[in-house]
Parts: sequence; structure tokens; C-alpha cells
Amino acid sequence: MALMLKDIYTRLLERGHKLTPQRWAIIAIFLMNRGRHLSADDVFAMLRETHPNNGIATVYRTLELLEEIDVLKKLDFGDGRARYEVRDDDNHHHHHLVCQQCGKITEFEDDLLIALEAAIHKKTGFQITEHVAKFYGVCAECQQKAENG
Amino acid sequence: MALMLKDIYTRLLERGHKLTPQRWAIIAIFLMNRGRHLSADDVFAMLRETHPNNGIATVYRTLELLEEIDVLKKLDFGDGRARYEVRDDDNHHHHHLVCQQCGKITEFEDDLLIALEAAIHKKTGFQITEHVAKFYGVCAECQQKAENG
DNA sequence: TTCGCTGCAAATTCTTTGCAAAAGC
DNA sequence: GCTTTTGCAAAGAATTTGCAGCGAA
Repeated sequence: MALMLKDIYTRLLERGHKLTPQRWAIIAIFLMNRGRHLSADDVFAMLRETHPNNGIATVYRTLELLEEIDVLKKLDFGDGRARYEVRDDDNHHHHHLVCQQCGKITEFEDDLLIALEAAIHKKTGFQITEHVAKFYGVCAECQQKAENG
Repeated sequence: MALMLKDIYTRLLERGHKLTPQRWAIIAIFLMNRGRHLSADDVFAMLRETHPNNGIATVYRTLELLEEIDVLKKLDFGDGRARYEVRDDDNHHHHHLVCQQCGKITEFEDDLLIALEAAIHKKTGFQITEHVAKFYGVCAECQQKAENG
């Protein structure tokens, strides 16, 4: 089920944290941008529009906190900065396709990795809690461009 | 087939590069540490033992070069530094298991992702050239420790 | 009134770059 | 010789940390 503000609020309170205006604003940015992969700086820029006095350190601290309480998932696409997306129950099994030509990142829903996880567990005893799968290559549009260009 | 020094030399020459003592030393470090995931600083430290005057910048530049000519593969385990491993034809289909308890990284050989790649290509047209799969969890030893402790 | 939170600036950490000297080919 | 490479030090970029003031329960 999709993650909602109420859940987030609960998780914060459980750990003795507060839902401050800054945090609320940052959470809102993510909820209004589902499916996007925002960097700290992206968030900072968007936040500035409504909260001009907010500091970048707060953004970093908030992202870290939201990751701790499983609201956000930290991603790395190798561009030198961390990115984050909302961690829904729904999107546990999507993978990222990174186009090496245009840089665009798309997603692919799939459960095939479950089989792989089972195989790993059976063979090694490793207990998996999370996986990351990224695929690099060329997206359909860039292939077209290459053909027509 | 396993990557050998001769291949590396050839690839360097093809692109107008030189096999300097520093490069040779760094390549040797990787060939003598197959299966390990070395950071720039790891390499630098090992290099220092035989080449005390070598600078860290050279290490970074060499790693970059070796990645370009497909000798090394750049890895990221989320510990804030890039790591590298030898890119063999042999090890195209291994995945990394990252223990969140002890930090140990083990490998798992498997071809299941080929099916996933095929599914992605069929559905989206995305042409995959490379993938990264990492699994986070608790290794068998740490599970034992937890039980016995 | 006690903690947690914020903003600012400084500090850290990893990595990259500029440049003159040195070294392959 | 011509070009690449090196070492040093400085620059960059992303992120973290210290601290004093602020704010909510």
C-alpha cells in the first residue's frame, strides 16, 4: 500500500522525533514527486522556493532521518551524488534502467529477483533484506536517434 | 578466459598509452588480489610498499584508465569510496552480497539475470550492456553469532 | 525546562586538476 | 623529440559536524 503522511508521522513520533515545518516540506516534495530520483541539491532547490531560509545541512539531516525510518531509499546512479526515492511497499520490486547516452533513468517492475534471492539463500545461507539492481545500456529513444541520425 | 597482462598491454598500446612501472605495479596489485574489491586508498597503500614515491593522483588516474580499457570494473558499496575489481570474461555474472552486520562482501555466481534482461529488452526496447546487482542482508556467520550470542 | 531541531560556517573526505619535470616509444 | 605520464599541491564537490540559538511538549 502507498506510503502516507500519517505513517511517516507515526514513525517519527515513535522514535522521539518531531514533524517540523522543514521536514514536512521535504516530505511533501517527495510525495509530490513520486517516481523521481531527487538529490540533496534538487530537494534544496525546491525547498528554497517556499522556505528560503532553510539550510542545506537540514536537507541532508532530514534525508538521512527519512532513510532511517524507511520512508526514503537512497540510490546511487554513479553521478557523484546520492539520490532518493520514496520507499513504498509497492515499489519494492522495481529496477532502474540507466541510459548511458541521455542519462535518463526509467523503471521496470518485476519479481524475477525473488527467485534469485531464494537461490542465494539456499546456497549460501545469506539472509537478504534488500536488493539493488541497475541495468546500464541504451534506451529505445536513443537507439532510434542513432539509427535515424 | 582470464584476463592477462599481455591483453592489458595490448589495449594500452592500441590507445597510445604506455605501460609505466607505476601502471604495471597497480595492475599487478589487482592481478594478485583477484576477487577483492580495492579502493583507491587500498591500492595506494599497497603500492607504497614497493613504490614509496608514487602519488595518490596517479592511482586515481590509473584506475580511471584501466576502467576505460575494460580491465577494471568500478563498484560502489555505499561506503563513500569507489572500489574496483578485475573485469574478467569469467566474472560477468557474479553478484555481490553485502553483509550489513560485518560488512563482508561475498560473491555469488549466477545467470538468472539474463532472463531478466531479456524481459526488459522485450518490454521496453532498452538495450542492456551491463548490470549491477547487489544484495544486502546478513551473512550466514553473523546469523550464527546472533543465535549463539 | 528539557530535548530535539535549525542555520551557519567550518571541517572532512574522496576525487580531480594544473603545471613543470621526467620518462616511454 | 614528441607525447604521455608523474608528483605535488591546490582546487572541487558532496556531505558531515560543532555550536549557539530557537522552539515545541
